[in-house]
Amino acid sequence: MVLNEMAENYYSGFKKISLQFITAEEFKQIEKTSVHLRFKKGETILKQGHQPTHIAFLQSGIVKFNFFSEGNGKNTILTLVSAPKILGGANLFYKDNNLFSIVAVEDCEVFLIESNILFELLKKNGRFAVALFQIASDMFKQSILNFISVANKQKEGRIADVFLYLSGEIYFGTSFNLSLTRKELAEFACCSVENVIMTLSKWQQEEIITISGKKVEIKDINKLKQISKIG
Amino acid sequence: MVLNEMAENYYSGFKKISLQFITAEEFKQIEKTSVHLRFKKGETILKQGHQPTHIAFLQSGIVKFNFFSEGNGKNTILTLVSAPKILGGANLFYKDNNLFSIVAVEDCEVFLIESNILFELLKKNGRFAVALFQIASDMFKQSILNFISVANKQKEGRIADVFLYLSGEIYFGTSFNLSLTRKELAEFACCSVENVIMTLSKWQQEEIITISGKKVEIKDINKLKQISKIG
DNA sequence: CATTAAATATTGAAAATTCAATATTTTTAA
DNA sequence: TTAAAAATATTGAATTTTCAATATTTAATG
Repeated sequence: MVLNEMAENYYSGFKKISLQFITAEEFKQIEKTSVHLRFKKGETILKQGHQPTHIAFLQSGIVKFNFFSEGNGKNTILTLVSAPKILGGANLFYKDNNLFSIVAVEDCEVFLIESNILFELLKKNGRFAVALFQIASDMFKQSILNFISVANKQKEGRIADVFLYLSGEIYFGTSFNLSLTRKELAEFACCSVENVIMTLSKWQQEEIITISGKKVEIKDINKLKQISKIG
Repeated sequence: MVLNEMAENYYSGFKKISLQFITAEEFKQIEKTSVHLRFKKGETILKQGHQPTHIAFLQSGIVKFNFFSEGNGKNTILTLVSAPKILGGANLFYKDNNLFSIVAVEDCEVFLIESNILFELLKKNGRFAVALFQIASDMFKQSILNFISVANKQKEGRIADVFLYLSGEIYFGTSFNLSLTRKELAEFACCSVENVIMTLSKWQQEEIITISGKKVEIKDINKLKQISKIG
């Protein structure tokens, strides 16, 4: 099966990275205590507020980093991540409870690795630790860049940034099947659903994008970049 | 001198942490290649876009993590940090250029440690690496919490969050000499200067705070917390 | 396959925020 | 010490954004 082959590749990507730093014996230790799980669209992989007992390695699929605010019941999407990637942000760094949830926005394959097993290996092997932290920190970088976008730009620039991110970092192309709802796009761009819908309608009229249902095609990416720049 | 004594304590704090993981010999190696510098209010310690050649350890003073946007010339303050703390966020994790600048908002004493020396030690010593990464990741957490505040709350809630943070994490009390200008408060709360000024005037009338020049006293911190909660 | 729920879409009013203009006070630098 | 610059403060108009109401389309569920 194609999917399993891909999963194998992704997994071997993680294995490959790991084996540069730890022994095959040590990697087997990780494998032995890891669980291979599938999550359906919408399911929560790691939950905000829970104890960080596991580190997740995303083999296939797309996930969102979702923060839920008790105060007003609103969600904020900090960033999106597509496989293959180690999902360390929420708990690789902190001893505290998970800052946010990690939720599948498409069907996902995930390896859940026991934190304490991995941490013991990291403590024994500084090179492995440094490498893994550097990989994981990429997601922080993305969250911060999204913060900057939200802080400095108004809705149209922010939505442009979301679509540029989707095109460049998630779907790797200008045509894709959007796995986010308009509500989720709004939670990512930090604006109302109406803003997203109106902006997309406007862009369609201006022939910047074509969008029908979930099918998106970015027709004029330079114009999107310009909108992002203006803010 | 009192200042030097304090600096000595802060420094020995870092030394103390380090010596739990590395040898005295190895720490001497850090010391040997480190520079002890003083920065005046407003001076840049590490600059956005530069190569991350040094890791900074803040011995005394307060710094801001400042992001400058080319597009519109605006600054955003990601978070504030007070001594003693390792300022790893900008470059402890990334090989890339510094994501943001670190700027003194009060006179500071800083140890600049050569990245490659420290990294060699981290690679040799996984326990040290894990410990240092966990300490440094605190600043990411704060940036993300600030993001959440900006994304979900409106100006009054955000400004309340800024003052709660200043009181709880920077000045450790309800009376303090504010080292930020109104413009900087606005850059931290991601709103206009007018919003900050009007909100502070309003709070003064409502006897939530007393503010004259730089002298701030929070009279009713519970009300501030309530404003923060409402958003 | 029918019913319900959820998602998408549009509109105008209401609210929040920024912008522009201007004045006063404080700080900085010559 | 004084002139210039920066910071603080206030106000109303203009703009942006959200909220509320409502309709249509699509997806989910028994």
